[in-house]
Amino acid sequence: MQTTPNLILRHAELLFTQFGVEATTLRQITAAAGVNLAAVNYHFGSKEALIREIFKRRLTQLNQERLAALDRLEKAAASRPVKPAKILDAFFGTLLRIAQKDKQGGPTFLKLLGRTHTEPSEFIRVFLASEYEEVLRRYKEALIKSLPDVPREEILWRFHFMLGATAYAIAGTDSLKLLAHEGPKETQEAPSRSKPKDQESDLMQIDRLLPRLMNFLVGGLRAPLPEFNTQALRQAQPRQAALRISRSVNQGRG
Amino acid sequence: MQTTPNLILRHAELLFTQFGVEATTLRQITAAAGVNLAAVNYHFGSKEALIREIFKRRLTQLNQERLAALDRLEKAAASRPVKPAKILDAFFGTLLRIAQKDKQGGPTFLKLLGRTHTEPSEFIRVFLASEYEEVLRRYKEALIKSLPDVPREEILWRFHFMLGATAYAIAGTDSLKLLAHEGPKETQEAPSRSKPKDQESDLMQIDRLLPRLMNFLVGGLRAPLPEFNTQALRQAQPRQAALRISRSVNQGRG
DNA sequence: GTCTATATCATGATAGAC
DNA sequence: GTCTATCATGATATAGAC
Repeated sequence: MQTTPNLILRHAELLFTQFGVEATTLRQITAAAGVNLAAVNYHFGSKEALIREIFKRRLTQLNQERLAALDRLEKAAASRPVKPAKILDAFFGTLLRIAQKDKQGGPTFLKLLGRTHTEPSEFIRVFLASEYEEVLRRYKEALIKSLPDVPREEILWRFHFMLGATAYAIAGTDSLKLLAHEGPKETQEAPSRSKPKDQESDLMQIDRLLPRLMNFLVGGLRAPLPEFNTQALRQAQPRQAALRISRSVNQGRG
Repeated sequence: MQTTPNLILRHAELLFTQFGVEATTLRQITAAAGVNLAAVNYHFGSKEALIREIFKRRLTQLNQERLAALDRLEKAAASRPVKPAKILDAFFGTLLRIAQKDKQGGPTFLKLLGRTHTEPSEFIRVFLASEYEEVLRRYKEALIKSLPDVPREEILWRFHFMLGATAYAIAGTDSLKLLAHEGPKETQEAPSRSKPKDQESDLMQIDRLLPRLMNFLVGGLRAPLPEFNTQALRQAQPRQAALRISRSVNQGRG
């Protein structure tokens, strides 16, 4: 459908990703979409409302699929706790798979979303907070159940780290490019083996990104706990607890 | 020193962190610093130049300390490879320790830096790229030497993920707060045990952040490799290589 | 070096003809 | 619904008195 609101939504998303929400002007958007300058205010009311609309469309779908995936896992596990790796796949895998499926603008929004997680703008932050509240609560609870011997605070931190690694993995391709370059102008190692049409396709192969990311995240989630946890537990209940923790964290679910 | 340029630098850094670089105006900065509106352009030339100056000050110091730390590690190890965990501590630990030491604005800049890594603004990105080029190259090489059996591409990706987890851990405190909340208005678990003066002090205890982050990062770096790596190697050289890889990744350096 | 005053321009939003 | 024209505002930057 090439209706005006849709044209605006599509091109706004693209420009927001490219230049940032603050820096993108209504004039840029309407020019790119080939519609009149007044159209944004007519159809959406304001720039803010347009922004909200863009995120709402994608996020409600994404988070509903996440909730559905978690429901399926919990149903399949009956009352037993779900494996951490499955929980992570339901949360982060759903994100990447949706972006991959919807070729039209999927990866674009993925990048925008990654950036927006560190957006300082007030209204965006309260909006995202409300949009994420339920999913985060449900997944947090699932992880806590899944790792009963890991202190709750540590789980929250690691969830936080995982969100960061994912957001940045998607948004900040700069550092990856920087890392990949041998140095300025060095041309060793067969410069053009694959088609250089899409600059990022070499590195950002999205079907390989997911397994790469998942292994990293699971490794981080199950890493040994920092010492102050085991120390605190040791003095509370003499020494058995600490062992249980490092086992459950290093080797699997509870 | 309360000189005008310093007043500007300090308050600009603060406001950039709070509202973002794009959204912060020269009027806000000069008003907060108690200097004249024209002072920024007089002392720095333009808003862009002011931004560059702020990042330059902090980043060159940070990255020089990082290089020095790596030099020390490599000298101490003679020609043997350095342990991955030590490399990570030299890179990410130096960042957090600098921020912690410099009470005056250290944590502020830390947050700003975390956000800036996903900044879409063109001139900031090319500036950051040049500023990081040497450190990233040196640390990349160190990690490659440190994990000789891990494919180079995987190391780059994991370095990328680690950068993300760290940047976000610092910048995006929102999701952490969201995760920490039990739900709206629930007040279980002794609401005010420590002084609530600094809203974030409870969660963002920076001395605990470092061990938490380090364990997570090391866990992620040493996680088992995704399957397509071992498969590729298996068909190239029959099966010994795959075992070597998962050992070196799961248990330690090469 | 610091100030006031202002130039110049781009922004988001709106009013009103079609 | 779509257009042109325009408004009010706030941005960066500068000129020139002190």
